[in-house]
Amino acid sequence: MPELPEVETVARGLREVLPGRRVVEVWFGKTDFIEQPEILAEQLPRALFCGVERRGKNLLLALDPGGGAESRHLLVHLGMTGQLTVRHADEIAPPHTHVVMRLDDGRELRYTDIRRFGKMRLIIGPLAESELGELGVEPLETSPTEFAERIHSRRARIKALLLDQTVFRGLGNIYTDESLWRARIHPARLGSSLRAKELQCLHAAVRRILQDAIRLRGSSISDYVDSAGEMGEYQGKHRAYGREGQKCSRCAARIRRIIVAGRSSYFCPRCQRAPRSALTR
DNA sequence: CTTACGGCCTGGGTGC
DNA sequence: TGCACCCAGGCCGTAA
Repeated sequence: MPELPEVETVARGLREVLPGRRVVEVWFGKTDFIEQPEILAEQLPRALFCGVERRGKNLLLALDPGGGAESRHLLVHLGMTGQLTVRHADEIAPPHTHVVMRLDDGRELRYTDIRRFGKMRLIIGPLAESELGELGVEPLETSPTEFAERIHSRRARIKALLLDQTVFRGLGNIYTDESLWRARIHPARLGSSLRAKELQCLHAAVRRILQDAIRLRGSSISDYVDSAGEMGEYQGKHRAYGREGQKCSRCAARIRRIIVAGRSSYFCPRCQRAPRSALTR
């Protein structure tokens, strides 16, 4: 499941190989996850890649506008099972590969997505702030003060707030659970109930977890691979996510799984004390 | 306005 | 062998 560290890893990998490469030919499989695929079919052939950006879990592949033309960006959201890889054209493409852009160096930029929960769209013209919908702040770029304000002003549960892309952008189920475990905060706590010290601790935990995960090139649970097709290594470092019934590495209590904000949430019942509201229901 | 929740999209894995 | 069912993350509609 590509979250911020996985998407960042893909972005860095693509940044190494895409700029300067021209698209020679484009092939489409299923296109129901693409907004206006005819625009991609028209604009991508002959396009020249000139940059790669990440915004939250979104990838933006910048295309060279050429002489005075409007800028173009290929927006890609990997959803749950999306993969964006650059491979030599003579390597057979895996099943569920739905977009193939042949490049001028004999390689291919491929989009593979088993579930097709991903999204792809060509943005023509300058990137307006509203273009990707309302997005929150980058969790690695926010100050402790801003981080605390965005949580403390809300009565929703902390798990829901961390997952909410309009509050912070890029966090998903894995890294919210890992961050909450590290900060010893129960996922059902309300944002407004967190003390200043807890917010400070959570901010530091989020930063540390994301930085470590980026360093290890993300978590490969089922489908995630980077732009070279390689798995990440952070899945071996998980302390809470996916560890139901296993011993907490801090206190040896059994990790539990409950549903919070409609999502599986893994936590240590001893290190992360439940709020009263969660105990009484 | 905020929050909670259910349903939908798809297909691999699991259990009967 | 087959098949119903669960689940994943984001998004949207609805209700309180």
